[in-house]
Amino acid sequence: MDERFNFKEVEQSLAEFWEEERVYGFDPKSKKEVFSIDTPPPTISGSVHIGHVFSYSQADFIARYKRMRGFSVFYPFGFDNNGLPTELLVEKLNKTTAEREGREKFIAKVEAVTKEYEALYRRTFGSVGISVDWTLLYTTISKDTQRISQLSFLELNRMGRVYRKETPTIWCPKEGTALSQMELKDKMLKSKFVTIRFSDDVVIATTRPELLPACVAIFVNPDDKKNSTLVGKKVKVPIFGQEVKVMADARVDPTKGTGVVMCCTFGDLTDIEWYKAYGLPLRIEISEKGKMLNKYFGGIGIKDARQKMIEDLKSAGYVLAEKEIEHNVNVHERCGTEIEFLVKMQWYVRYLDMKEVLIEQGRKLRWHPDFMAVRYENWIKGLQWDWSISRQRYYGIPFPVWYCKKCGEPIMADEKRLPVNPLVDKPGSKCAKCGSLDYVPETDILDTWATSSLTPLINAKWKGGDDYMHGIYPMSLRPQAHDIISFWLFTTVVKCYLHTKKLPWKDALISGHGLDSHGKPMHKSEGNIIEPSVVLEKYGADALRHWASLSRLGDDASFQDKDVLTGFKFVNKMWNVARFIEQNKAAGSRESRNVMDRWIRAKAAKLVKACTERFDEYDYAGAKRSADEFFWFFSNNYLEFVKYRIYGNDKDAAASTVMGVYLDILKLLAPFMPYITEKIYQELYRKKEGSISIHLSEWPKADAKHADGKAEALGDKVYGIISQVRQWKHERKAALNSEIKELVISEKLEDGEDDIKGAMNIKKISIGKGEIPVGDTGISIGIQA
RNA sequence: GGAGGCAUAGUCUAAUGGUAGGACGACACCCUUACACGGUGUAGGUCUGGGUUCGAUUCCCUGUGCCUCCACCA
Repeated sequence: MDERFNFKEVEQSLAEFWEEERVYGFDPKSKKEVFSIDTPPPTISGSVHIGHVFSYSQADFIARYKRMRGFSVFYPFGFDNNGLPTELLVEKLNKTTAEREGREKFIAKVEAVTKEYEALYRRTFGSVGISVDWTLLYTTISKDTQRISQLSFLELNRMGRVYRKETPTIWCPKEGTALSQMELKDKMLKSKFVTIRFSDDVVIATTRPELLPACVAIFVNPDDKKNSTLVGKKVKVPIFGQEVKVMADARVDPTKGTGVVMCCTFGDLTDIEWYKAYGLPLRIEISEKGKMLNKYFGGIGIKDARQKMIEDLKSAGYVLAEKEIEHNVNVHERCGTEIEFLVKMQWYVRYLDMKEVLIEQGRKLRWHPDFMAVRYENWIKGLQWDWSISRQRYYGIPFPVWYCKKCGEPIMADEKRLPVNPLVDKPGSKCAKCGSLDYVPETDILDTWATSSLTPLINAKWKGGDDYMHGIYPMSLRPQAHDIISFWLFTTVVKCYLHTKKLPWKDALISGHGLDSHGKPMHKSEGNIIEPSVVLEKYGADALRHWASLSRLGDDASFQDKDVLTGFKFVNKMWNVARFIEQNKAAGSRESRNVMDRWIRAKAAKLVKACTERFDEYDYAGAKRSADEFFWFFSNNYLEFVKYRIYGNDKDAAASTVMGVYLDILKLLAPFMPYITEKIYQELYRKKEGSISIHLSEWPKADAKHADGKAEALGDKVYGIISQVRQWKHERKAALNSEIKELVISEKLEDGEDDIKGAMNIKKISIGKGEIPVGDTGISIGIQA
C-alpha cells in the first residue's frame, strides 16, 4: 500500500471499477426486497453547488446502507429539463429568446444545452460518489415522460379533475406566461404612493396610478365614520372619465392611505375578490407583454405609464400628495418581474375540494424529521386557488388537446397515440359535440410541476390506472429539501393519489440547506456559491461527504472548510491504520481470550447495534458520529495497547482482533466514505471476504457472543490506569514510551496487568496503595520512574 | 400578520432534569518501528427575562436574533 492515500487516483479508478462491475446496478429480476428511492431530478438551470452535494449525499448514505442491508436498491437519477428555468438558461447562453427562435428551433437549442449540462451534472454527482444506477436515468422532457404526463392529463380529464376556465390569472408580463402561486416570491421595491383627488370628497391614495383606466369601483370600510358617507356616490375617474360607484367593504383598511381605495381589474388579489363578489365590470388595460392597451398611453410599458400618469395628473392638478415608499411586491421568482393579473383561459386541476383527503395522506407518510409534516398541512390549509397547469411558453410538454374550430369543444388525444404534439399531429377524430373536422391546436404547455409530480410513476413506467411496476411503486423513500414540500412533495401526493389512490412513498427524508460559511443561503447573485470541484480537488470526495454527514437531518448546515479538513484527516488516519494492519498481518485468524481484545470486541458489538438502530431511523448523522468516535478511540487507544503483543509473542490473537474490528468499522463508515473504505477493503479484505465490493458486502451484525460485561469493565479499568500513566509521563515531559521502573496498583487486575505493562513500558507491577487516584474507579496508583 | 425550525467555548457542533462531549483554532509537551496530514495534555461554553422543580443548558412562557415557508403589500 502507498505511503499516502492518493484520493484523486483512487477516486478515478474506483469510479470506473464500480461502473464496470455495476455495483450500483438495479436488477429487476433480483429476489431481494426492493428499496426504491424517488431521487429529486435537479433543474437544469446552471451549475451544481455545494448545497446540492449536501442533500444528495444524505440520500446516498441511506441508499448505501440499505444496499448493505441486503435490499435491491432502485436508485435512479433524473433531470428536470422541461421548465422555464431551463428555457431562461438557454436564452441566456444563446443570447436569444424563445419567441424570436420559434418553437421548433428553440427546442433544438434547449436539447443541445441540456445534453451539455447533463454531462456536467453527471460528472459532479458521480465524482461525489452518489451511488445511483445511471442506466435508470430519466428526463422530464423525454418521449416516455411526455407520454406519462399527457396520459395523466387525460386520465384526470376523464375523472373530471381538470377544467378550463377564463379567470384572472397570475401573469408574468416579461415571460408572457401564466404562473402558479408557487412561482412567486417577495421583493422590496421603491414606489410612489400618490394621493389623487377624484372629486372634492373622494380622495384615494394608490401606488398604481397607471391603472386609473381600469378602475371599476371605489371602496371604503363600512365602519369608517370619516368616509362611510361617501357610499353610494358616483364619481368620475380623472382623465379617463368613466363613472364609478363608491361601495362599502370590510376588506378596506381605514387607516391606510386616505381610507378610500380604487378597485381596478386587476391590481391585486383583493381587486379580484371584489370583482367576483360584486359582479364588477371588466376593464383590461394591460397586454400579455406588459404594455398599456389604452390609446392614451400609446403602447408604452407599465412602469413608463406610471411615470407619465403621475406627471399628467400633477399638471392637471389632481395630485394632492406624493410619498416615496418601499413595499413588498410579488415578483416572478425566476426573472424578478412584478406580476400582474390577467384574465385568461387556463387549464386547472381541481383540488380545493380534496384538502381533507390530502391532509390524511400526509399523515400516513412517515416524515423525517417529523415536524416537517406541519409545513405540508399548513400549506394545504392555506390553499385558495385550484392548480393552474397551463403555461404560455414554448418548451415543455404540450397539452394533448385540440379545439373544435366550429364550436370550441376540446378534443382529447387518443391515449394509444401518446405522446402527441397537437401543433404537428392531428386529432384523428371529429368533434364529439358538433361533428366538425376542423380543429385548432392547444399551444400552451403543461406546468413543469404537472410533470415532475409524477416522478414515482415515471420511475415505475406507469401505463395508466394500476398498471405500473409493482415493487417499485409505491416507492420506499422520497428524499428532498424542505423548501419544496409545498411544491414537489405536495403535488406528487396529489397526482399519485388521484391516479393510484395510494401514497407514493412510505418515508420522506427532508434535508436542510447547505449554506455558505456565514450561514447565508448560496445565490449566484450574492456571489457566495461554493463549487464542489474546488473542494473535491483539495480534499477529495470522502472528506466532502464527511461534511454533509455532520448535520442532523433537516438542519441547515453552513459550509466550513475546517469540517472538510477534519474529514480529510480522518481519511488519512483510516489509511494509516490499514497500513499498520498490512504490515502486521496475522498468520492465521483465531478468537482471542485476551482481556483487551474481548474489551474492544464488546465495545464494537455495542457500536454496531447503535449504528444500525440509528440508520434504521434515518439518523445517519448519529450513526456516523458514533462510528467516528469509536474509530478514533480504537486507533489511539486499543491499537497502542496491543502493539506490544503484535511486536511480541501474541501476534496472531492481537492482529486478528484488530483486523476483525477494523472491518466492522470500515463497513459502518462505507455509506459515508465510499472511496477510502472500498480501497482498504480491496487491499486487505476482499480475498478473504469474497464480496467484490464493500458496498455489496453484508452489514455487520452485533454479535451476541462478543457481549462481555466482565471484560469490558476490566478493560475500562486498564484504560483508566493507562490514561493516568500517560498524564504522569506528560507532566514530566517524558515520551509516552519512556520506561517506568515500577507501578503500584491498589487492585488486582488479573491478566490486565500485562497489558498495562506492555502498553506503558513498565518493568514491574505490584499491588499496594498509591497516591494517584484513577478517575472514579476507586483505584489508586503509584509510579516510580 | 401567520406557521415551522434553530440559538451551547473564538468558530462549527453533540448530549443531557443532577459532573456539557467532540472538531478547528490557541497554548504546552512528546519526532513512541501506521500516521507530525500524528500523539498526549491544558485553557475556554449552555442568547434575555420569567415559570415549573430539591435541582434546568435540557420542560413551559416571554423577548431577541438567524433561517425557511405562507399571507398582506390600495
